[in-house]
Amino acid sequence: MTDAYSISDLSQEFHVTPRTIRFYEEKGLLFPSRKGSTRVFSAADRVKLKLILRGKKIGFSLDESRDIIEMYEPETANTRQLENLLLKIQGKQLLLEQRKKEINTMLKDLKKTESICLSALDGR
Amino acid sequence: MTDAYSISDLSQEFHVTPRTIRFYEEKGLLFPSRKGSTRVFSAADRVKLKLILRGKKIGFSLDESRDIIEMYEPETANTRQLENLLLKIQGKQLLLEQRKKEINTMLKDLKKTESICLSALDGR
DNA sequence: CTTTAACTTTACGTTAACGTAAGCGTAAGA
DNA sequence: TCTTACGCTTACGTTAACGTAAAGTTAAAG
Repeated sequence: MTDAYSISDLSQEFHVTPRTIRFYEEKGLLFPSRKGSTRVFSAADRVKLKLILRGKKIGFSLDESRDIIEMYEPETANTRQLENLLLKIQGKQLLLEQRKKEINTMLKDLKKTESICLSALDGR
Repeated sequence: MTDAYSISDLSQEFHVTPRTIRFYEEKGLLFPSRKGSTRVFSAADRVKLKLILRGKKIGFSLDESRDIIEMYEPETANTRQLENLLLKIQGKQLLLEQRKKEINTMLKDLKKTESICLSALDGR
């Protein structure tokens, strides 16, 4: 009750268009409640949106982000489901570590080229 | 001369279709020479392809990957161009560091959820 | 000599992730 | 009361990154 956001609130805070937010709802990533026909977003929705946008920055598709989001809702604490979730979480962790490695490799390469540039410039 | 690859050589090595490789050429990312009408790829082409695919994994568009690739060819060592290149390289480095941070944040969150899961499972 | 395999070009199809425009409702301020 | 702002739905458009199919060439193998 205390945390309610309009679509333009979120749109402005995260620098995305309302259309984008509606699209995420359409795709089952956000579930705002309604006041009449107007969407009302909760704090949880806000967090989810943040997760989605963070995911985008590191190359996740919306489907992948949906997976991530679902990992934050251990809702029905069924044992089998929990174990399943755990496996998915660990899988994502591996994937993320892998991407970090790719980034590091790329950074290393760039630094090499950078120093070559610097040497070349050093000799005027 | 010593390093020549056919389109299927590269396609098999990197697990992409020939179409993908032709597409990258079409988009100005690869420049194979020709023997008749058949594409002949050099070691440099192979490296570029590797860079492109690495870029994809961390969420780069082909345009961004093209930028990266061009950073590895300090060709015309004009001073102004070198300084320009240097700036671009440093810009990309910042971007990559940024993405690493996003990944770390996401990893942290996942580990938190993981431990919650583990505690929940611990109590059977 | 013909079939098979790998290569080519041309061109239309597809999916994801939105953009954009039309047309309508509602509420608040001049 | 009018218009300005914000919201809604419906629906077609767009870009990136290929997929896929058609139709033809060329070299090796049976």
